[in-house]
Amino acid sequence: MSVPLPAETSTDDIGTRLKLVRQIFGLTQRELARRAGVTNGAISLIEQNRVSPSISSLKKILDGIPLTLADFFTLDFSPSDEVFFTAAELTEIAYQPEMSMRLVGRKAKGRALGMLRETYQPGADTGDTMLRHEGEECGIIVSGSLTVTVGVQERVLNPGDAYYFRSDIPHRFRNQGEEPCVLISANSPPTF
Amino acid sequence: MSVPLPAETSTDDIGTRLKLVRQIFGLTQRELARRAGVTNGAISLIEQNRVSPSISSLKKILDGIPLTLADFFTLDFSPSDEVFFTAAELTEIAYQPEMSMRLVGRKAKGRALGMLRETYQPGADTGDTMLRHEGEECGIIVSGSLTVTVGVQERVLNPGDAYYFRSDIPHRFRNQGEEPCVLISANSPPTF
DNA sequence: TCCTTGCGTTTAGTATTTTCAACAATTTAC
DNA sequence: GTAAATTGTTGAAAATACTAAACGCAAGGA
Repeated sequence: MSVPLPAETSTDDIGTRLKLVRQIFGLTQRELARRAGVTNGAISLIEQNRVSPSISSLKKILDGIPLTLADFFTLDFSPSDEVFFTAAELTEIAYQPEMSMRLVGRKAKGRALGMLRETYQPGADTGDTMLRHEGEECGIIVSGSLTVTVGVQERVLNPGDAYYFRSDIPHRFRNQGEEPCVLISANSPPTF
Repeated sequence: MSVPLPAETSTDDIGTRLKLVRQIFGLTQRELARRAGVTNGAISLIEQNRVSPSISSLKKILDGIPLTLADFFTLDFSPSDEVFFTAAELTEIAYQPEMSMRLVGRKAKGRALGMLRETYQPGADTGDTMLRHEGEECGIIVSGSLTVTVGVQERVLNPGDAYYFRSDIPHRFRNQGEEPCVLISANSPPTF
């Protein structure tokens, strides 16, 4: 993984936009072509902006992701700056000598979150068919380290580090370290 | 005017969707073609769903309206049932013997509106280059009658009748009666 | 090293869309 | 009423998009 950070895509740069979306969902041109029922060559040409696809083709392709035309033109796929936070970037919201509440991402912007304590043994992996579901998702590493992939971004998170992202962006968790990893995670709407 | 009520358009019925949008903005195929720099034949074929336009063509066409691709696929152009209300359909929210407050459209759904008293002399007309601006707009007829056109819909409103619509849908007011028309109107965000 | 596999790209041919021009139907003007 | 103008539609030619197959390249595995 570890794709270079993509720039913002304008509405009329369909090629870059499609490529970005495809990469975010972890698909190759051939795999997407297979799902969509078009040829990989067509996708290649579109992504290079050497042709302007017909609506019917574009729709077929997006159906393979899947993504609606409206979402394709509406959504902002540029990675948010606020996906990752270092331990130092967490907001202390209630400090007492025996306890500390540190909030991920400045302020809880009216989000209703359920919270979990998870343990990943060394080698544990949610798999490379990346997870994807409704809602938002948030977590903080307690001990050990965890490799987290969110769309095109990937980071190894260490104790105190955290993540926050929309769950409909494909994501994956792996413990590539040698000790168990404990993290506190939260999701919305609460699924557990 | 007085176009038959169009049905809801699905995302993949591009033809009907384009036709509806074009009619809402009061353009002929030829006029839109001229603005967009395509031929009228192309628009005709697209509207009949006999071809699936390329993104570049569709974008050129929408630029002639103008409308973004995102808006085209996102916006719900089907006329809301809640555009027009008869006097009897207004919601009485605070009745006292000496005063009555009647609300247009069930409930104020968190909308911030500015309000005006307008008078249209007989023959007055906001013109057929239809008005279009951000925000929402609302009004109620006090005396006289007023012909109001909103997108594809047109109605002659009499005292007590009212309207409520999004201001980015083209609209027009005309007094085709023989006495002055007084109405109370409101808009958001307040522009006066 | 060699072979295999999988990636994005390219090319030539086919399929589709778009233009251009003419058409029929309706409206506007005289 | 007729003529002129305007509307949406259509057919053949030109332009463009899509397919199928091959290419070059890089990464693993014997």
